[in-house]
Amino acid sequence: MTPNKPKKLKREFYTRNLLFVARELLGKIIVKRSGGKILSGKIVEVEAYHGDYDQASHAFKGKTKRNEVMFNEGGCLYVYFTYGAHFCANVVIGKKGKGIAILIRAIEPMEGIDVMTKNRFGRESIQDKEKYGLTNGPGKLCQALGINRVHNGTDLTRNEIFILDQQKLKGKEIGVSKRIGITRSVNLQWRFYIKNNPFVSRK
DNA sequence: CCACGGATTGGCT
DNA sequence: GCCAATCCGTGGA
Repeated sequence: MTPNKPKKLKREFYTRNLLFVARELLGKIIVKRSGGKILSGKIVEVEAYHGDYDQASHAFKGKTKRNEVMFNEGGCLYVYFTYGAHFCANVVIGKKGKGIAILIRAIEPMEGIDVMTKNRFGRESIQDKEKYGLTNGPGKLCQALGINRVHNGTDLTRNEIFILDQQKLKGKEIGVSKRIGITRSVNLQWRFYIKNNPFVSRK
């Protein structure tokens, strides 16, 4: 029996409970079409952000020009610019108007590693010690995939950027911790990662 | 109008 | 491990 070809995740995947979806995104494959080429990688680390009681969320203070995409129906991409240098990509979750999203913090490169290398380091070749630095952080993976402000609001049920379904991971394969780099609501254990994967940004 | 600071990164001590 | 770089959205005067 041949395995089924992986299918693109549909709207219904994204409109469910935040923390269920955050765990289920681990191991799934994010794909971006770049010209004629396919860039893809396995999602290995995410963080959940809620709109209502989570003070670390961009949506906590309500809708603004910057965060308005977070209030869309689940299944689109929220891309923001930070520290004057980096883009970060989030998957919008839940029903329209909620302001809920999941930050993709790290991926393991699969297809198009040559293009990702060029995007990250400006050259074709890569040294062994640079291998994990390709996509082991939220700003790094956006640079590798060529995700920037023009992709803010991209519908993930279409064909430019999407996520392929994969088998759900077992609970014991998933690590849980506090979120990284925030100063409010610091105690929520809303970071999820694949244990022992070398592309995870931190222990 | 202006000051503040951030869901980061990379380079230097 | 520490810290500067660098943009710009946001909020207060």
